[in-house]
Amino acid sequence: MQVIRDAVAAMQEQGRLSHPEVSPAVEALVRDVIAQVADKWTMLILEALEEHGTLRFTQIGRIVGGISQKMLTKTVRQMECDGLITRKVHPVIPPHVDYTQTELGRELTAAFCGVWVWAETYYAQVEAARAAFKAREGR
Amino acid sequence: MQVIRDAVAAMQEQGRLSHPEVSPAVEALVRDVIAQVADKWTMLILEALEEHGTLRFTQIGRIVGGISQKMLTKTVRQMECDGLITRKVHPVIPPHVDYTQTELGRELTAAFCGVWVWAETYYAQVEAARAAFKAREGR
DNA sequence: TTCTATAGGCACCAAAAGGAGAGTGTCGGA
DNA sequence: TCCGACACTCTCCTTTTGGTGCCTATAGAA
Repeated sequence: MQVIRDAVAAMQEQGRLSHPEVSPAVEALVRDVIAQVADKWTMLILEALEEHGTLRFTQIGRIVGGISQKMLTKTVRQMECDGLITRKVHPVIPPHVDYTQTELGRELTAAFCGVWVWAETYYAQVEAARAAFKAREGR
Repeated sequence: MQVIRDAVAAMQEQGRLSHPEVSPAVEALVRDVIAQVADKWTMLILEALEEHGTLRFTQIGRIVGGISQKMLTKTVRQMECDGLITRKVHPVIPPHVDYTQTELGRELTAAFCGVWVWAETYYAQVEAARAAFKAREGR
């Protein structure tokens, strides 16, 4: 993440941002936001919430699968910080915490949906391209 | 990346993939493909090619900004492998290599466009959410 | 003659990501 | 009475990521 910030800073200095029509500050933020949300766990968690509605901590972990507690905690914190989800703590024992998509989160899920569709549409072509590449480079 | 493959394998065993209607193998591939293409440099390079058309190695580096030669090489290789771009080597000295988006790459760029638009539309809200979060957690 | 541009490869090293496992506090069940 | 559930946090350790600098070949410029 720091790398991106540095890169953006360098680009601002040198005045060669790719969208000269928008302000450099906006570009920087957009890149930063994209770098955050493009995270693989973020997308998987967002999708889990989209499909199942409000979920609890361990439910998300089970649905997403293969995520460690540490990463799950870290990712949901980041998502809460970015306003993609809300975190509701019920002060009972044992603890009970609910996670829900915000409107912002739903919009992002919808936007990212195009990439899911792309992947589902073209994964076979990607596979074929990989096989062809391997064959080319192999010999 | 290996993590994802492991996670997918674990999920296949336990039969709790999020899209039961599609085959587990397809799901695995889709996740794998998304994990690859959601890479930040991939997206920036794709965007550079979308805006400027065919580019040479160092041109991409300059336009993207802040990327090391090593990462640039690695990323374009991966993209070529996945069939997102074509790499044309002109056997001259000094070397001359052209990179161009394939149809697959253009489709992905278009799909990812939604996320760019989302970021440009809502970055201010994300900023606000972050500030609010910081204020909440600060005290 | 020496320098530069081009598109990398290779080796070394620092930093970050991320996994495993233990600890926490309390309540309800066996 | 001891265990497990929940939603974490913390520490230790390994793996991965990514940066830097040095190397290549040769044509043309200075």
